[in-house]
Amino acid sequence: METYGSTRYRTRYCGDLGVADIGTEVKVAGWTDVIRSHGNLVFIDLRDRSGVIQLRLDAKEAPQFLEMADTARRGWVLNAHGTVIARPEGMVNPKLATGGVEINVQDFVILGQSEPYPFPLSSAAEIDESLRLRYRYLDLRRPALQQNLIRRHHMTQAARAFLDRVGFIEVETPFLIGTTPEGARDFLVPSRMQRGSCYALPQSPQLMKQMLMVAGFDRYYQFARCMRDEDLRADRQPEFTQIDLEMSYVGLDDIIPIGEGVVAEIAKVARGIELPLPFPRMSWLQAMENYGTDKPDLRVSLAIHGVPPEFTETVPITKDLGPGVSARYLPVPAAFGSLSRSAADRLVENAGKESGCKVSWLKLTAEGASGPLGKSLVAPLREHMLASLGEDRGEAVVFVAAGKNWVSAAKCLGSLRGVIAEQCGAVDRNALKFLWVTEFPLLEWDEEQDCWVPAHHPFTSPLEEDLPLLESAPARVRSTAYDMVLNGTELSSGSIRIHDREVQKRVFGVLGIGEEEARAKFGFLLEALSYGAPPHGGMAIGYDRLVMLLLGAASLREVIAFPKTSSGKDLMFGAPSPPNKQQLSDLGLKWISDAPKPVL
RNA sequence: GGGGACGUAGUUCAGUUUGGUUAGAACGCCGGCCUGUCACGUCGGAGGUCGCGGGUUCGAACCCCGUCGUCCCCGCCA
Repeated sequence: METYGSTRYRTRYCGDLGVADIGTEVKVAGWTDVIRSHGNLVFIDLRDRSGVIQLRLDAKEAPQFLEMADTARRGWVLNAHGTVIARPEGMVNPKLATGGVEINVQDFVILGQSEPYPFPLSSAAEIDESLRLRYRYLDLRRPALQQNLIRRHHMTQAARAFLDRVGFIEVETPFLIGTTPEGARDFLVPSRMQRGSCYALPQSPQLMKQMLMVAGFDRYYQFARCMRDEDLRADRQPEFTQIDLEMSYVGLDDIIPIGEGVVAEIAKVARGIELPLPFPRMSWLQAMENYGTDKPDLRVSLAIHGVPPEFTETVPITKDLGPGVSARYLPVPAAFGSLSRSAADRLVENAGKESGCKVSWLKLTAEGASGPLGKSLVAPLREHMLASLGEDRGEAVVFVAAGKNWVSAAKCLGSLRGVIAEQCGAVDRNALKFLWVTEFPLLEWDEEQDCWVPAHHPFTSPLEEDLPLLESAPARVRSTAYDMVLNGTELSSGSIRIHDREVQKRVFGVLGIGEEEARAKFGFLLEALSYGAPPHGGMAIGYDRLVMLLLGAASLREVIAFPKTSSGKDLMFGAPSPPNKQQLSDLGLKWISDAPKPVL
């Protein structure tokens, strides 16, 4: 290794030293890990971000430092100067990268002392997360977390290098923007200079990147921070990072390889693997029909099938569901793990409760059928089910769901599919199954608000061939939206955008956004589209999530330096906190909540 | 907004089912000894508002009510 990192305190990093360095004089600096004192011979494990090296302090050779070494404690900051020597015969530690050598210390200085750690940094023991978050700087000193962030850095560099190579320009966009009526709740920032008005933090740079396309940047990307004021999960933080990108003069087949390329470069660095390209593609319809979700986990081979319409009424659970009733079934071969009667009953009960569908099951063998639905199973349907199972069916359990429409039945079995795979241990934790889901519906019917809402966002272009249906049959209009899915997680979504002012107006129309409202909310967009907008499209890749999945982390908090708790608090900085009186009066705000009072 | 789990030395936990003497263990911490350790060893020591508040009881870590915190899930997140 070069002398990178060489400073007045250090010539080398601890973890980089090896047998090649024997005989050289080095200076290292870092934190003490374990100190093992034998009275007249002291060993100190010194750690920096690169790893650990053993310091050796011998009473015979450097008696003046022995006393100092004796006062040192774990976590203190040391600066040591000495010679790299080979360890004696039989004293090599194969568990340590630097285990063949040690530094015979000739000189050493205590640069800083430390309180005893509030929790062990070395141990693999699981420490209460609130404690870790409160002392995040110590938590981040632990090798596991530090490696996560270092690997994330390399992944980021790989993505940047790739995007640069294929002509993307990195542009930063503002945090203080106006609120746009998108899906999530906005974080608001009250303005001092414009009293009574607020900025909103971006939920994504969506409109800004479209403006950059109108401006002619042609290919833009950014590691964009996004903020959404919604409830959190293990894979959801209030602020997160997207690899946001947008391209001009493109169709789907121009964008998708870029998305695949970025992810492949990142995976190469993260795991040293070559992802097989291109990723498989599947229409939304296929995904829903076969997997009961728009983000199927292809690590699991189970697929959902439709009960042919002519047999639907022979399945007892379809009764009383009215017109449009649809039944679907999920065959689970015995090879997948044998399910007991009670286990099947339990699965069915939960699935029914959550979905509002009628669910039941039967056991299917080459000879016959048993279980709750076994008796009523008509022969042709039985043949149909057996055919869908393939050869190694064994004692297959078949779950059947009936819903008011095929989508609800499919969704019900889709979640059941996930639960069963999990329970049977049929999910290969190391596998990476990417795919694209395309041709999403453009619109969804919102029961609560009694109106059409965009399935993706209101700037998503409909598929050209479905454009004539926009006003007459909105439900049937497919969009150019596409999602990248990894192991059942939505990693990215994107679309070709509307670049035609008239089409945009029509979509707003179907969404119930009148001319005036459109002008008020998106005036600048419509205006921009009237100045020669190129056909454009792009995507945003959920970067924290991608890093988490590629590194095998259990939570986003393991790949983010300073994450928040599930209730949105930062336990180290103590944010959020009540504003003080001066801040409120500057902003022209009055505190009406009776919750935490403003600081005086 | 709803459901679930957890909360006891600095840390990780046991003890709570069935209320009963002085709340234990391991690691860590402090002090002594030790020239080949690397989970060092060894001898000794300190360390507790059982999350908080209230209730039941002769008596509460343990039972009840409330509350706070962390985590997971549903709703929500285009």
